Amino acid sequence: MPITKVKDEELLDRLTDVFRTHGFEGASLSRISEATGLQRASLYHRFPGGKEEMAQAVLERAGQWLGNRVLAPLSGPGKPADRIRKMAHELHLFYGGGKHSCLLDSLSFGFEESTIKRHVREGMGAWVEALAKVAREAGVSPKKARQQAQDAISLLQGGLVMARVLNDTGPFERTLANLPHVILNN
Amino acid sequence: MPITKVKDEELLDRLTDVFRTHGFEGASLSRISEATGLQRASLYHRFPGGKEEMAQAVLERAGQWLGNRVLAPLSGPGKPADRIRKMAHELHLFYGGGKHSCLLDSLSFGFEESTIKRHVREGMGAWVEALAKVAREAGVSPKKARQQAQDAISLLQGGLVMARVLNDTGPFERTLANLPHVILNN
DNA sequence: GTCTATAGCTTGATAGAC
DNA sequence: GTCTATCAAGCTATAGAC
Repeated sequence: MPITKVKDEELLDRLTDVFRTHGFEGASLSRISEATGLQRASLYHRFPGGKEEMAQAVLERAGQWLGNRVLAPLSGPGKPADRIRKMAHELHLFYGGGKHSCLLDSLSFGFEESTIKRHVREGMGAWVEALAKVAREAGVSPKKARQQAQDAISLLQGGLVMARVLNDTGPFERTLANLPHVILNN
Repeated sequence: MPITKVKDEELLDRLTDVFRTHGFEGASLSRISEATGLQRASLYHRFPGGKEEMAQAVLERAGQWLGNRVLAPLSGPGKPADRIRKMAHELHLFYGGGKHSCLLDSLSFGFEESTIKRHVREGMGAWVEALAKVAREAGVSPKKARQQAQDAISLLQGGLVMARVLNDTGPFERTLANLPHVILNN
């Protein structure tokens, strides 16, 4: 037996899957245990803070993905439309072509303010701001840039909801293809 | 003491609130009991099928609202743009200006196929189809009508997600105002 | 680092008095 | 129709062996 039964990366992958499929309250330790192949006690060894810490670790990693694969390319070199197409490709991969739900959706239910909700809010806020910045760089007015960035996020999030409900990833994928137009339209 | 402590309508109102705020798994009987003012046993007297039946009753009522306040006006008399504005007004009321989440979102987590998920799917499907029909009546090509209907639902659902996460109902309300353009654009 | 076993609480659901 | 009291099962979390 190896020192660790499941590597950190794969463990976080599976945790991510459970949380975005079932939400925080629906992600019971039984489901997590089954999905990861680790018993309860082993999970607590890795995450002494329990379920809350697992969710935070998942969000932290998603935040890194957002920074490295979305925000960085968006503020990198290249034509604005190309940067957005690059992001769309990363989103296509991350969301399994629309088959996976977004943590920003699944982990935002319940009204009590928490570290998790703050983390989710920061992620979405940074995303909107990065999109608006690209639009401004492409010559869109600040006000319109902000609105079009919001529209893009709405279309993406709503597209994922539709995919989950209707079992149809078409709208989400079409939104990915239209992102440059939605964000840069002048 | 009146025969019933809480009237059916108000009971369903409060149940709706709990389910769309916390999702199905997060809507514990403790929360439901607190929100409705009824003890567990009283809830089971009204809904012998338990939590599942409560959620179904909530969805059934939401389906009636959808039919009476959204689908009916959409297929009624009047100019297409006016019908859509009428719907937008009803949506504004139903979602508390964006402060309330949508049941189609909150009750669609978890992958196991269920009566609830089927109910949710039918609701969203009928909504998309009704919007596409209005667009076609306004002269939009069938293909474009379908896409613009999907975009409208995506924008609405995503706007509600954004509102919940960012605590900002602006994008949702702006989408409501833009609905005629989104759906009827030729 | 993983496991079995278990503690203690919360869950969904029921029985029976009023 | 509502309530108190209760149940078994599920939950999160912990102790301690290997």
